[in-house]
Amino acid sequence: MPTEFIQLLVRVLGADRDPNPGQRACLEQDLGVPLLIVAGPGTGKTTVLVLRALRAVLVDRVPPECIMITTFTRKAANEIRTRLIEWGIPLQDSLLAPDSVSRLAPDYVEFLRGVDINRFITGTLDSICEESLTASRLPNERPLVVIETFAANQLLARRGEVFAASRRTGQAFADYLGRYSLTGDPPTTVGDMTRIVRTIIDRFVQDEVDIDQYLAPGTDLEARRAVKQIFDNYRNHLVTSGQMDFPLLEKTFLDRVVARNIPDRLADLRVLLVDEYQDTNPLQEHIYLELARATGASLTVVGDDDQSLYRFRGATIELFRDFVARASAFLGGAVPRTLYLTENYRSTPEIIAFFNSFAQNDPDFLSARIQPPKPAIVDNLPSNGVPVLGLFRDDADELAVDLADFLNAIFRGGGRPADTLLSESIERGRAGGDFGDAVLLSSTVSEFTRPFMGRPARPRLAWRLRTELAARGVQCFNPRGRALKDVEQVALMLGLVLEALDPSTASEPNGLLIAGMTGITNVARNAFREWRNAAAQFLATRPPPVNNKTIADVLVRWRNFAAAGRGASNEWPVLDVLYSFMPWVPAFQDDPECQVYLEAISRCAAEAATYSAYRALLIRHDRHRTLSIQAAIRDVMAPIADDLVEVDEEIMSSVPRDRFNLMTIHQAKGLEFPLVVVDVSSDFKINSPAQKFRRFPEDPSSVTLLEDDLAACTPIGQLRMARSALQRSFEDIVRLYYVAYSRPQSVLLLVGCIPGLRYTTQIKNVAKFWRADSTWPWIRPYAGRRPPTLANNLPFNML
DNA sequence: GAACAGATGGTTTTT
DNA sequence: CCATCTGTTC
Repeated sequence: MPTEFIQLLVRVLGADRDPNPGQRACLEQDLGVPLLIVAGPGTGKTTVLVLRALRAVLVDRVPPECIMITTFTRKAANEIRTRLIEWGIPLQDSLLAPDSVSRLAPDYVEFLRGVDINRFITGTLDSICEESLTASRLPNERPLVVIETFAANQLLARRGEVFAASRRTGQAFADYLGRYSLTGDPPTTVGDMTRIVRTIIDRFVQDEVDIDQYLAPGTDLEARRAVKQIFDNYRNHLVTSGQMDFPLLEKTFLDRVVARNIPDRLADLRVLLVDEYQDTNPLQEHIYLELARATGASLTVVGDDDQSLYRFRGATIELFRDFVARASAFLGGAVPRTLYLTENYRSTPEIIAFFNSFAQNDPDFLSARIQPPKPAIVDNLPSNGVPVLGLFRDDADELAVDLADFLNAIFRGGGRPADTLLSESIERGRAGGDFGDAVLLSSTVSEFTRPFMGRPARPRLAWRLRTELAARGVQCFNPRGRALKDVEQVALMLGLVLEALDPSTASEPNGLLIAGMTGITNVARNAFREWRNAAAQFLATRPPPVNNKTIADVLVRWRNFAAAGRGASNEWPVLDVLYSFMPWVPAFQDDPECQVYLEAISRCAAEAATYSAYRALLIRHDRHRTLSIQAAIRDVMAPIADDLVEVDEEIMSSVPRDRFNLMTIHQAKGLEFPLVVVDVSSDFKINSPAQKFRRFPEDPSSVTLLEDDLAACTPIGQLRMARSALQRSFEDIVRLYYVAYSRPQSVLLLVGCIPGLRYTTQIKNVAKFWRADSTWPWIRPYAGRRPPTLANNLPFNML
């Protein structure tokens, strides 16, 4: 039967879907045995997962609604859903075609006719937990509300009573938290304390920490008790108010499965397929194994230990590495089978050789990989004559200019001609090749450094590149590059809203109502002032009327409402104020980045509608008008001004093809692009200790320290201790750049600053193949008395 | 090779 | 603001 399935694939979906021997083995493997597929980058692991799901339907006669496929990001989940339908429907149609039906068993035909390909259960684990818990809610139960990160942190600070805890426990509390802060310094503000408490209590849940043991050691006992108290306060508030954060959502789901009170949708689960298993944390592993045990579902997991990037969310490679033993111990029954996928169909041989050598570069990294190491990735595509490239300049300014020229030549000019470096030219794809085929990957997408000691924020490569490309008529897409509050159009829009509801006066430049409010941070007040300035400057240009209305008319209308309660309606959603100014800020309708910003502002207002006193409404009634405006400022405007609201660029189903994309390496996981630019050192001009953690850590990261300190009170803990916290900090950087280097299909370009390439440089950098023992294979012995200027063993060609 | 003056840069990732 | 880097000079 599996053989016929594979023949069917090729016949219906074409030779492209003809699986190679490795993929074939994964598809043929019986569902009765748990399966671990170890699959390197570009080897078609998602394809195999989707086809294995379809095999379960078409060969094993499992209805799609009994098959669950989870993955790690919503983007990847959409991809899986699309492929299931794109391939599943033609396969079903082909089997049900008249000439085929006559050759099939009648009961099989009947089964096939009942199959609805749309009913596979797919999504991220969180989305499936949320949907299935919601769907199985009893009529007398409250609706389930999953809260956003920023709302959750506000609740943690207030309901967890972080301030009270810090008062009670004093310096011991701050010192304990300081161990897990970025700087190692004790936090001073409630906000900073809350952020650190958040990482600790999330780990309680994700690592299934035994709280009694957490409180057992003699050291930091007082501080640990305080953390536990905050955790209890916060948890109780969430539970009594019917709200959940992400960890609680998963925990609640697990508890139901453990109690064998499985949500209806999943009660008849027969096949469970998990993508990106290397990023699973102990809680999630528990969910998958418990679900498989409870339902008897067939379990298949796919992953690549070298691409595990989410340690900070509790992910730990040991769960993947030891899957066979762990699943076997938990489930009993047949011992899981391990299969490998090593044939890469994504990248050119040059690129594959590069990332293979990167993975094998540091002998110390070997013991972080699964043993025996999986076979090296094998290339299958022909060379395109383009070696791995490097573009390094003295500073980010120069780099931005030359990189913009390089990209512009390819996507707007005649391409980069062949020369001594390139045996073939680099050109955009013949059919519709555009900037959307390229991406800049870096560890952060932030376009500015943080302002420091009164010094303004400095632009990074991303901002300089945005400017240089704009000068060449090309726009970027990087909505997360700046804080929402700092974006020009957002500042203008929100400034207009403030001026409409709470106009600045000579005596109160930040508005009369705001002046009378407490609980607004200075950061927020400053932002409000900036926004008002942006609005004032815009108004001073006397924008032309739109549809016979002037912007001043709109402003006056709202001011009349705010001051005197004049207006057509008894209540207005605060967003209506914003929408009334839209005609004068057309970017909010046309520009994809601004659409993302608008969604974030709207989402903030929607959140406020659930908890704010006036539910983000402006009330005309005299007794409530001022209070409702102040509530809107406090609960909608202030969170944006405090930079607590995160943008969600995934609301854009597709970014326009003429935009140049900037992404973090984390975001690029699972994606591929024809041309990938990896920023390896645009921020690193000197060996500054402040940035060592991003390139060559000398101290363990706060995440690995927390792993160490919880090792004794979590079942997974001891397994992690096989490697030191510092070793684990290193391997995280190796994996990060391994993911970056394995994204491109045709061209990989490394960019950075020259100082880190000098023969005698002190700027060690794991991305540039430095090993943990401080040796650097990019330098070779030299002849003569003086060392060469640049490293003399570069694995790429310099542009 | 030491000692000094002037330049340099500033803390990430997220369902 | 301060630790560290880079270049110059003896």
